[in-house]
Amino acid sequence: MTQEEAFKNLVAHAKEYGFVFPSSEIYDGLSAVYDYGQNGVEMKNNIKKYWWESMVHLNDNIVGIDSAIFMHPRIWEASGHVSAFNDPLIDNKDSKKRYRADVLIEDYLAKLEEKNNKEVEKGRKRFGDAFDEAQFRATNPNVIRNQAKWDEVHTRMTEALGKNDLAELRQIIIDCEIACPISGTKNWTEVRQFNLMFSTQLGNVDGGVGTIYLRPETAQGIFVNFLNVQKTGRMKIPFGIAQIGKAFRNEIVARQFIFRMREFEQMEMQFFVRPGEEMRWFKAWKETRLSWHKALGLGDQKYRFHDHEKLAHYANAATDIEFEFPFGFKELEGIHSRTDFDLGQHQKFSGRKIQYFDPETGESYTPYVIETSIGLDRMFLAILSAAYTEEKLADGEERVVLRLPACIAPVKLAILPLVKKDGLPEKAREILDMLRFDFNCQYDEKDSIGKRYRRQDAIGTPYCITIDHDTLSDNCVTIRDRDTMEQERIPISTLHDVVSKKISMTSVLRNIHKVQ
RNA sequence: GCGGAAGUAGCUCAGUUGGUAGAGCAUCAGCCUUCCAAGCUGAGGGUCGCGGGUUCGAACCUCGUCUUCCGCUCCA
Repeated sequence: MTQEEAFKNLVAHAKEYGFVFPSSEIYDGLSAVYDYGQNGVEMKNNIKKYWWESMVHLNDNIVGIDSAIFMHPRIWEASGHVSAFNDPLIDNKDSKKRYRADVLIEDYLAKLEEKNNKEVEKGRKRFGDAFDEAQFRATNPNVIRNQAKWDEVHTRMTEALGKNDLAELRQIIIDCEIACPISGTKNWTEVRQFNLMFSTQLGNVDGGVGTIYLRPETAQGIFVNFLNVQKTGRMKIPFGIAQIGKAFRNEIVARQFIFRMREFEQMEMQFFVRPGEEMRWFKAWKETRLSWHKALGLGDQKYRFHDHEKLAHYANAATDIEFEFPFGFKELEGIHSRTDFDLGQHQKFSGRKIQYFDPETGESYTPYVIETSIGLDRMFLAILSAAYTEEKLADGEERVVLRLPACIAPVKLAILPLVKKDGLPEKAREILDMLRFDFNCQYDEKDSIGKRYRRQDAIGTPYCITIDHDTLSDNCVTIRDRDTMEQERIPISTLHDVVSKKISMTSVLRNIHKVQ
């Protein structure tokens, strides 16, 4: 089976067993938007819990927040998102290449300038020392014509960009007969504004028209609350602020199932440190985050670091933790050293002093930031794809099993009466009522026991409990292990403790946080 | 976004030159009572992705559109 087929099977399985559904399916769907189903939401909540416990509850100096998706529009000016992601784009239909319309026009203007410079050079050679460049430029007909054209186009472009007039930008390209550098043709598409951020309207913000954006990252909600949290939480540097929440990016191409979506969920922690100490913390967090991933037991060889060579405008170091998805190694988590860029920008744009007084050094400074940012949906896909197994059993039968980490599995326990008579269902329900307060349980009495085991395998339920005729007399049940398919007979009285131990998230967390 | 391919029941797919929409699995009800799926009986479930056009008649031909997959492109 090819990787491609395996991935298709995984996607089909995710839908068939209630993990992930295409959004708005009965209306033909909505491109690259997905809903989490009855099992998906349980699993996603468990992943969040695993992260939150590890980040917030097991670190003295990290606290959480939950900031709003709507934020003041100037935040995105300060962060650089408005200027960095607002480009008019145009495609050449023959070469299939995409360009920024304003860059194409600027290149054209540069060519005009170059032409004139060549004329000037010719003139200089001709007239020698007597050459007066200003005079030459003012009188040479070629130069005058080019300069006039330059002025005209430049003015049109500046106006068009100012008014966001996309049709005019295209018209300039047509009028100037600008050709694609690759295909050499002038077969252009319309100009489209491509803004990474989704905008909407909110009353009247800042005396303006009230255009606000859906946040393209959750990080800014942390930065703008830096002072609030630091002061009310009496936080001392180094300390971190963590947040889980939705973010939105209008990606040109959103694909690969839930790997790249336009609406997605991030789990981010911004760690504030003394300037100059950021590299030490950057390295420390790289290691901490990698062990957090590995502790789930999906296979250490599935992870690797990928250091960035080209850095974003705010970073002085950056790395990705990549995971081997069915379609190759791809970014799962980003760890960035964001310097004091964000806090500094917000200080500048808000006019508020965003400084930390360090009692140890007696100095005030803008803290540096180490960011750890993980895509929750990607984490979900990573776990699901690593867990999905099609295996052949000894008797030649096939089974599909999700070998999910027990603490992540949506259903922890299936409670199954061997037959649905002779008082077994009643006994099973009694056990269900005892355990359901602590574990997400599923009760099933339909079909043969083997069939029910397979159903639970397909959604990754780590343990099944079977109530048989002997149970009524000896008060014991069999507990069946999803991965080994082995069974063990244990007293009902010990059930709670045994299950609790087997599915515990605590034991996984203890491996990472050895001190506790 | 461009190019290619695809879309028929929850899933996997048949469906002849255009002539009343099918199977297996799954689901539900009943029977059977079994510790690793596929025993028996019955039932429900489809405007053939959606919308035009051609035709006496369209799942099939045609145009458009939406969605998905693949390749390119994009991805602070």
